Amino acid sequence: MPERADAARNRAKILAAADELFTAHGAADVTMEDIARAAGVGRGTLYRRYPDRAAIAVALLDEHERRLQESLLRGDPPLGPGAPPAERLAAFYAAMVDLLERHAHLVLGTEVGHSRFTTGAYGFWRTHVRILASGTPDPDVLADVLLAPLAPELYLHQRARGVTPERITASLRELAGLL
Amino acid sequence: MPERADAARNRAKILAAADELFTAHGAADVTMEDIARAAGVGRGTLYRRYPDRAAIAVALLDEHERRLQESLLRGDPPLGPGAPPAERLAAFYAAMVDLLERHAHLVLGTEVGHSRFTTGAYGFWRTHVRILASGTPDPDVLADVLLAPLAPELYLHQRARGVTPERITASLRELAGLL
DNA sequence: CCTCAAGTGGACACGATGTCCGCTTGAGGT
DNA sequence: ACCTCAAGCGGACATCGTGTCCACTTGAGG
Repeated sequence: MPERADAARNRAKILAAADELFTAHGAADVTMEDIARAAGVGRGTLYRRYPDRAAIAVALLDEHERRLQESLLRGDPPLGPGAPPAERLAAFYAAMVDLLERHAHLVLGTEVGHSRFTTGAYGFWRTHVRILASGTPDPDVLADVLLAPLAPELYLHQRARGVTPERITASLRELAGLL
Repeated sequence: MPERADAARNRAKILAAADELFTAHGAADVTMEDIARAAGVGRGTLYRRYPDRAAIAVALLDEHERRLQESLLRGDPPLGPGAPPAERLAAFYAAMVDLLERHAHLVLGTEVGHSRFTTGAYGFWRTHVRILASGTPDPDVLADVLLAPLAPELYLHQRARGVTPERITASLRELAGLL
């Protein structure tokens, strides 16, 4: 059965309000009640759909991640198939830095506990990198290692220290080149 | 002026109780009140010394970290000075995996927010790795990148997936060898 | 033994979480 | 157009953890 009209309307209001609040104050400082109030719905309505902040952040990230995933699977090289692994990895890193620069606060919002690793998106990134690293002794573990520098906490810390996205991308390209 | 006798006694009780609770239940599930009760002191006494869980975890980690730091500065090669950078990095990785295997729950306890990067210990590790990486274009940023795979959340996630410490160490050695 | 500052501990106020249940509303059937 | 009823709604509530505050206790030097 399809979603009821009022339910759909409320979901849109919730996501819009959450996006705004996350951007304005950072995900950690926004309470469920803030979101409910800003969206003009009750707490019960909010909890019905999203059990916690992480679920909302995941929903918001969904479309951006999907777009990048699409590019990785079917886009032009070097992001998409066709280029040598090291170049594809470098391109992936650059795209992820771009994503982090625009949405790190959201990614951070998904990180209640260690939930980042259980996200579908993380699984996708790992599968991708594991394939690129298939020439190494233990690609499965190396994939996690190669993804670690993209942790949003680290990214925000580096940015706060005054490191530019360009320098981060360059260092990651360096790393990819070693592969 | 020296610490009063009762104060010293209570600090020891607090650290012992916290260590036990962290090990038994994981740092995240232990409340300040749990610790106070287990230590047989009041909440006020606990807060007087340690403003939050992170401070307690840091205090508990202190001695282990100091020992490794000492080895890095003055120990025998390849951990200490004298060996080629790539080998020293590999040895450092191995030592850190060992530390994580024994105390990851504590390290995780220090991670209230993104506080890990502002710890004195993290600064030490970064300085160490930056020096080892001084042959590269941007050692300052690469140091953060090379330390990222040691994030305790990642380590615990890998272990939970059934990955052995040996495989993790091996992959990190691989990474160090590329340097 | 006396003094007083350091130390103690529990009561308190606050804020966030997640649940529960009576009310409202949309949509399909007649 | 109306009826019905389940899906959806929303706010009150109970619970829990945090951090502060202050009256009381205790240890150590004079």
